[in-house]
Amino acid sequence: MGERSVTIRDVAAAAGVSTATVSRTLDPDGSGGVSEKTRLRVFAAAAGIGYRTNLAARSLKTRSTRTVGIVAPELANNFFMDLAEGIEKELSAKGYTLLVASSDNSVEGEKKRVAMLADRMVDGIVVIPAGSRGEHLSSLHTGGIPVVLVDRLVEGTRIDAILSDNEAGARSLTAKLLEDGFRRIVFVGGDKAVSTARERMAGFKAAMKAAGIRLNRDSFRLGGMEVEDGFAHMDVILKSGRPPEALVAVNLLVHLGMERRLLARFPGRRTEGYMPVIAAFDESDYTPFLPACRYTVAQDTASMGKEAVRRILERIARRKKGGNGFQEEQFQTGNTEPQIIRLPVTILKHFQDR
Amino acid sequence: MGERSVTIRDVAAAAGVSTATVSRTLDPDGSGGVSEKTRLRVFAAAAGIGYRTNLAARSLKTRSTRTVGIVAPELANNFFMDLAEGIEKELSAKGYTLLVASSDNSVEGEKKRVAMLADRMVDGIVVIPAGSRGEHLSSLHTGGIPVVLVDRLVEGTRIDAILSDNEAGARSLTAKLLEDGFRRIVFVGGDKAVSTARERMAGFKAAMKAAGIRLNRDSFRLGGMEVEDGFAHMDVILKSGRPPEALVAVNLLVHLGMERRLLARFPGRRTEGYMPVIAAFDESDYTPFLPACRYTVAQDTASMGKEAVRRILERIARRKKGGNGFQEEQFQTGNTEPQIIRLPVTILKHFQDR
DNA sequence: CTGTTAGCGCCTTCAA
DNA sequence: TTGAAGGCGCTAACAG
Repeated sequence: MGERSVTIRDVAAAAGVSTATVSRTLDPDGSGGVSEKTRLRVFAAAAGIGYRTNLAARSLKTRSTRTVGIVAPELANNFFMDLAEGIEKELSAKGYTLLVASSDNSVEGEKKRVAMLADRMVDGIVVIPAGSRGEHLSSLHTGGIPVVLVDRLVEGTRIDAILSDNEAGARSLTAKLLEDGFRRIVFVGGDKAVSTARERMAGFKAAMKAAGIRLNRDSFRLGGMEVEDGFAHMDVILKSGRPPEALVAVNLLVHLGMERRLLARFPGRRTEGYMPVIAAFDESDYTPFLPACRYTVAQDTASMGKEAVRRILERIARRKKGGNGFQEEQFQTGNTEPQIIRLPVTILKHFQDR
Repeated sequence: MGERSVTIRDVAAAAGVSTATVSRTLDPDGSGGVSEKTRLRVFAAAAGIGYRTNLAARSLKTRSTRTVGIVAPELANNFFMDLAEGIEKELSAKGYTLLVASSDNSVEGEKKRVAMLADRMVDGIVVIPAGSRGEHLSSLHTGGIPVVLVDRLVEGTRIDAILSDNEAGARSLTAKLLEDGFRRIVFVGGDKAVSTARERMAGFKAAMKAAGIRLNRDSFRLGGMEVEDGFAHMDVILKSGRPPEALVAVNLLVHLGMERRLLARFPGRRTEGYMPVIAAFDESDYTPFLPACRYTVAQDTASMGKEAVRRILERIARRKKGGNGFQEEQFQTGNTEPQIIRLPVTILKHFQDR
């Protein structure tokens, strides 16, 4: 029905060679074993008749797609999409393409997306975990398709991960506030179930202790990683008797929520009255405009992406070469410590004069 | 090599039916023609042995993937990803999945991405055009795979498009400024090659004329749609003898650049001195914090996404049903006006008191 | 309602 | 270095 598509047979005919030769010539892995002369003939013929490889047919045969998937908690999030963009650039430089999917911030969604990607036979999956558990990832990984975690760790898995050095970041961030003379500093937001939150909290504690400051329950307003959480926390802080001088926000969203609550006090944008100083994780194009923001931790998304791609491609290659690589992979996965890479972060100062 | 996968044959064997029956049972289009009893048997068998459809094989046969692709100029852009997110939700509700690709802001990249999606046999493509020309889109569209444009129009195509009512938006936006008593208003940014820019400019003109205000060359600072462009334009404005009272920014990025330039005047965030009022296209989580921003035009990304999905799915369905739908499609594409949908926008007021 | 069968387009031994 | 041929797993006639 309709127009028949141009196949490898047509190319073979046009070039006066066999389909096998055409296949070898067009092999993306460049298997070689084709004379230069025929190569050229085949390419010319293919171009001449407008041949396009049928990827479905190729995948059916090879069980691979030269594709890696990424599942992010949400698409409309600059940090995640920065990452995705970096990854896609690296990948396409290596002849791979990226499939982007959203887990919609739920482990359930993550499961579904990951399954969908697996069904599509992606060669590997980069996951920015939505939750704190990840059995569904482990099973994939040991079951054959390489997985690498980015940004967050996950309980109960032994999977490679590329992370920021959250603890050191939080330590430096807090240290800056201390240098500036602030003492009553409160850490805001963060679920204990989330590795980044735990690590950042630990960094905060370490810095405070190093400065000889006693921490108590009031030093933390834990719970939540979303905008609303930051808003709610700031609300409580504003209503408390003796508000802190400075605050450390666990991430971009909580930070935004806090600033939003601060802004909500005013009909206009006047900012008289209590105005704390905020030091926050995550830099964006807009943090310079947030009135309370004095310091941010900028994560190196470009390097994270690069590293993630390196790792996943490595695994994919190993898998391919391994021939019957299954047992071998099992072995490796069983005995190798998962590689966890920590990337350094940068503290940025945002000028402000309140 | 390695473990053999579970196929439809295994399911057939386990359920004691033929592969054809299994295939029919599992048909996502629910072709029917299977008794309830066998249905259940097949499902049970499939689940029992952990069967997963091999999508590559299915696609090879059906030439369809239940997938639609979207190509956006960039991933790290809230407006585009808002759209993508909405589209993906609609789509997955209909049993389709979304493939996200980035054209990296170039027509060249757009061509490549679109070709890649076509090679992957996506059933349809949603394009947020990167440039002003789109022959590569037309050829796809008439060649068989449905395309729908979102956000922007493109020259030399007859393709359905879902757009915001840019002209009306710009008119209302400008009218607000006029109501507030501003007279010396300048329109900033916008390439004449880009449909949104042209339409917004037209709306601005219309509103100004309606208010009896004479426009001259100084009423526009055209050129560019990026952050740097906004920055540069604002730079010139600041250095000009008699700066305007209010500005209309053509989009989010130009707006951001303008605010950035304004901010750059100060070591801290003090904002004394000249401070224009800005009315800008595009609302985001952060616009409330931009100091010069008084009004924004919020586009209805949710509806745009919904509409885009409706349209593309419609086309896909028509194509399928059409049997030998090729000529018919040709006919339609040739004779039908492309459907252009304009969605209403909302003007938001951001309080500020400068 | 169900089964038989012939490919979809490609890759990959195996032999030449 | 090249060619011939047998599937990869699934669907869609066509029979029954």
